[in-house]
Amino acid sequence: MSEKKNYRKTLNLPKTAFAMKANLTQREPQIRKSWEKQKMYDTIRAQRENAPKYILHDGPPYANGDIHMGHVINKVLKDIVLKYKTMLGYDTPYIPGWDCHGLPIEVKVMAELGEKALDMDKLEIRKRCQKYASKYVKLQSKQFSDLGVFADYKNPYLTMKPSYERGILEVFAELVEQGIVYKQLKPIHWSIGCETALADAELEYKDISSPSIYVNYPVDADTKAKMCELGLCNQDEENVYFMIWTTTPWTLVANLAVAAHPSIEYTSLRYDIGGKKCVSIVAAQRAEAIAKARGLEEGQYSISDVRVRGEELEKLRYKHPFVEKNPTENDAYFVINALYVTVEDGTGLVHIAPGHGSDDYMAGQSYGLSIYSPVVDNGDYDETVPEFLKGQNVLKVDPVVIEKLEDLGLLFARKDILHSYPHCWRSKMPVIFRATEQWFISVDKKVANRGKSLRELALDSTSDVKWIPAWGEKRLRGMLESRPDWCISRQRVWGLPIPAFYNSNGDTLLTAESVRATAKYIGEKGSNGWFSDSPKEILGEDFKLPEGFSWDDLHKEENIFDVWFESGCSWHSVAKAAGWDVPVDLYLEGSDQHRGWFQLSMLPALGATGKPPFKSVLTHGFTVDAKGMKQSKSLGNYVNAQEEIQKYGSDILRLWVSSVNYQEDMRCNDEIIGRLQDAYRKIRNTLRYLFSNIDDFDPTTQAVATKDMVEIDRWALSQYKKLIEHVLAAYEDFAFHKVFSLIYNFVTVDMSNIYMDVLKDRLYCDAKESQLRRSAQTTMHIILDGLIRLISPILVHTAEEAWGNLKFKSQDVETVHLALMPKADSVDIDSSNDAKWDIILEIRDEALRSLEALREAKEIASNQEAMIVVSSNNQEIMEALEMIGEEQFASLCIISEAKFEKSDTDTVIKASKSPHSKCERCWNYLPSVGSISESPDLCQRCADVVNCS
RNA sequence: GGGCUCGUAGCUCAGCCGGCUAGAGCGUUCGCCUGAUAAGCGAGAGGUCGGAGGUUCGAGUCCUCCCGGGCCCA
Repeated sequence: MSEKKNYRKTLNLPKTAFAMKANLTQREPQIRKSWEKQKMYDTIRAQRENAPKYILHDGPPYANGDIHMGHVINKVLKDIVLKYKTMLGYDTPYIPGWDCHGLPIEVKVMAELGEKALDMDKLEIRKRCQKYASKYVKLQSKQFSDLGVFADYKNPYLTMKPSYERGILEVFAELVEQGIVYKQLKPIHWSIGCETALADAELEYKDISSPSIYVNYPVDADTKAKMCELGLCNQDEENVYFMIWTTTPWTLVANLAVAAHPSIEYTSLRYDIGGKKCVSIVAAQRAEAIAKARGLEEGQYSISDVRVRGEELEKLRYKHPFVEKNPTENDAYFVINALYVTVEDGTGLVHIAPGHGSDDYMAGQSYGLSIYSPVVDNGDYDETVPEFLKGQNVLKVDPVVIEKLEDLGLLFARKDILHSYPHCWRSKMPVIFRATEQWFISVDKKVANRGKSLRELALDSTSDVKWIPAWGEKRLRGMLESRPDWCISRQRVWGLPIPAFYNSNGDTLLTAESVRATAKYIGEKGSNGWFSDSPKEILGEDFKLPEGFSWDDLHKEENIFDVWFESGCSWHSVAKAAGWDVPVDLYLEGSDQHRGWFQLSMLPALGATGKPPFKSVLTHGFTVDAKGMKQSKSLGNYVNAQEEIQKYGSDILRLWVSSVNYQEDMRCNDEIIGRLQDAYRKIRNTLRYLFSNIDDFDPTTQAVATKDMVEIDRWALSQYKKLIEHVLAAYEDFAFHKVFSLIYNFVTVDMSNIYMDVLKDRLYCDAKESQLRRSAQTTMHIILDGLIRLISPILVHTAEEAWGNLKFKSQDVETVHLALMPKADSVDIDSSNDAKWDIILEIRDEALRSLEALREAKEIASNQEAMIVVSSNNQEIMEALEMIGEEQFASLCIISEAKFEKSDTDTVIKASKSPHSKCERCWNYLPSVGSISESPDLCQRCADVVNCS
């Protein structure tokens, strides 16, 4: 046997500098460094200087801690949107923001200071807070930038910057002018641990055990007479009570009324306590359950047949169980009617303490009750309470109250119940309701120059906004319909002061003019000045004080703004200030911001401008663990974003973000993210293959016109054209997981499984300069150039690397992120042959199956050892096959030969081992092998190639 | 407890207005190739569409209830 010749070097084997191994953790930082060097954000902005703007206004994350998966999702989604819009030709400024004021930072700083804090004044503490916030702004900037997110990191917006603060006050001045800002005593959530009012967002609900007690309130003589008339008791019965139920015994001292539902039926429950015969009025539906609560057996109690509606009880009076004298200025201790009373639990008679409950407050308001709250900041009772309670702390006093009631013989029953109760997010202590003086923005008062309340304006305008997903509108409306007035004051130091002044009479100076004067001052000096300078310095000497105020008798408000009000003004402080059109195009945040930033930006904007601040609002969900459960550090199912980024690289994290449907919960753990490496490798290898086979190709001189192409190249272009259409549509819909799956499927199926595999013979074995090979290269070049651009908003680093490797680019731009997206109609191909190709690919599938059978039978190893005969009576099939011909069909199946035969039976595909010899160069088994005398081991094509070169 | 929302193969997703034996890719199993090689190709297995009722000739798709998540609130 003659020795086999090595024809390897006569082939056009792939060659490229685009490495197979991504090495993302090393390569990405280099790419980012070069972006930084070229000031890529500024460069892109400059290139789009005169282009129409697309404004995505950043919501400010809190300047505290490392970034987590929530940040990754949020920032990557934003970056995908902006990179995509940039590639449509828009100018896309992106000013990143941070929420810098507020309790978490203050608490952290105070903890770090420890005892030292006691000797420091507010200003010193504030400076520490500022330093703390700045540190995390810097850290998070770096971490966002490391994700490949382009932004104006050098000029971020910080809610603690004087210019930003001025903006807040400008909006506030507007709201003051519209008459919707007011100050009032009102029960609010109060943190005893932090001695401050808390926002709804600062509450955490936890299950705790509380005493649940049934208490008898004795009726007075007049009431008893009335109740005898109603048939609820008899004259000779001495112990007649209204029975209430509560889980907060400490609030009983502040009780001012008992509420009954006007249409619920009440009756009398009779029983003995230690031989004392008692009659308690309760809701009829609850009577039996109440008796059981004391453990009374059948026969130990009786329920009257008499039924009296709650409205009949209105104004009936009782005696407070242990408060001798009404401590308030207004009448108290009588039955009122309230619609929120239920018979789900309790007695159907509700203890009302207007200073310590939201419902209580509202019910009390309509009956002229005082707002009595005998509790000081640290949770101790004040001097107005009975002796046995004075100085006690409300969180510890429940047993004392219960014991007292027991002594008085007024405690009917007690047990402990487990219920969900609000806690302070910082101190973790239970929160109480307590009435204090607070500043509010009214949602129900008419905004002066608009004739409608903020609530009405907001509800009217939700339909002007595009909500993505659409249910966001319903959700927000629900919240708007039920939200109370916005309590905007906090008793803390790290924040923007509420710019009010008082004289010694307690009169308040807060006008649009005074706020604007303060805004001007703070815009120059920053809010620290509020704590150091005098009212005169702040308002300015020229400021005309209203009547009743004088410079000598003026002191400053100590409360600061709720941070939500600060961030809620960013549309003014940032967007307006930057000269952008407001409403801006897009707000994009987690769905928790329906209640937070979206709503709380809408309200100030509507009050000040009459319009919502955004045209569209896109929300995403949250990460959950592999089982769909909430992630938390304590449960051990927490995914550390920094670790993942360091392990896999940013492009993998970005690819993961793009792969999931962010509108729902996103399951996430290391394994799920790690799996994206496979997808990444497939995409990368596809790019590499394309690169490696066009290395010798110059499209400017060697391109083949579409009409002269091989049919399968036209098929590839047609698939590519559809890809562009679908991908761009998906980007336009913000459906990035569709972008991902479209591209991934195109890469794996159309490219890798079919096209690139089929092409090998042509690319490797045909003559280097042959039109057949150039046809393939023309196609590959077009697809490569476009594919890089289509994927670039997601794989920002890899696309940039690939773009840099592209010798002949469709566009002369310094970064792929400045290139324009490919356009489907620029691909010169029509889809007229698509239907035929569907048939051809079906036949191919069947052919491959029959080849698999041949391989299983050990008749062949490689498909090239085989040939196939397709016989059919189906004209459609035969026409499709004829379109590409036998030779191309063979190459499509990567077999040596194919034959088509018309028959009178159904389609039959017969695979068999080729009778011919193997060409040692292209490894096909062809009749021509052996027939060429000078190259007996080659086929005709290979002999021609080898001998001509 | 309330509002909004989700629940289709191991994973990530399709499945429009109800209509063939519920699809794709990945992963997995088995096999092939060794001229994309820490690559590539092929074939196979995998789902009582969260559960139970109901409407319908027909339901993953519509309705009711239940179970289990998530966000927000109480």
